[in-house]
Amino acid sequence: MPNHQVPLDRVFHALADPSRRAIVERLTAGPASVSELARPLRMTLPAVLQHVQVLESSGLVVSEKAGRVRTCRVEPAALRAAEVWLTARRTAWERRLDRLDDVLAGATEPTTTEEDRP
Amino acid sequence: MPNHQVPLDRVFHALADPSRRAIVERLTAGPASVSELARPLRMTLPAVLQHVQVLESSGLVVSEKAGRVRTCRVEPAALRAAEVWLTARRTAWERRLDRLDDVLAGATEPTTTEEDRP
DNA sequence: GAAAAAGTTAAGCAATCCCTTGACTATTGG
DNA sequence: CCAATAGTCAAGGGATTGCTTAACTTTTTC
Repeated sequence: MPNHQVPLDRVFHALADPSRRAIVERLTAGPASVSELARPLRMTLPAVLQHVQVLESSGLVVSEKAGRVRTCRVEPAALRAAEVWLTARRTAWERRLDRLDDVLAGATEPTTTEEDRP
Repeated sequence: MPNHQVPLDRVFHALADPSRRAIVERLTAGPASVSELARPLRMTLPAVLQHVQVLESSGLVVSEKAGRVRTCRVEPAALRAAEVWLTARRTAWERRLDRLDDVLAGATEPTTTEEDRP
């Protein structure tokens, strides 16, 4: 069982805040400066900067400064890492349901049970 | 405008904790009692119960008590809600890149690339 | 019916989160 | 130059988290 859990904590934590999700949504439409990100966000600039830093530390966003303006853009790899985890859970759940259906359909003949209970 | 953004906060927050993700992973393999969930988790039972409550409040998990044992199972709808949000962001980003490619490819001859600019 | 098993409740505590204010640094435009 | 713009740093405060211990209830089992 591969454990790429290191960044997942930060990615999900970053996405748990509505302001940060709003920032990500805005950035999927194209890069933006910190002030542009701040404008619709009813909070001070340092607060927005902190959100951007959380997003950067999660890998969801990268930014670079040119002159006096910092331009942020979304980094879809982290987005996809979270997506992959969710899809894996959902498909595992669906596969289990399928197996359950099989068992119920062929309930007359139980196959080798896979439960591990010593 | 659909307003299912209310639970997204809770869903992502719930998934931001590795113990809770471990619980979800275990539950995708089938229902389990609180004690079963607690066994691999190196923390006390009340702590696990609190995690289960967080997962329930996010809609990711449902549980019911029969006798003295509470049986938990995963509720894939919430899982899918998070998946949907992530997929929407990623595809929005990809579509934007495609448009950008078009613009760059047809840079010599501005064809009908601009749709929304009167 | 006493004791074990499974869970629940309450309180408390250290760490972290989200946001603010205030001061401060660069960069740019006139 | 000088002042507006864009961002940054530092400190702090109130709320929330993630755990713990201790006491308790409700089943089940012997």
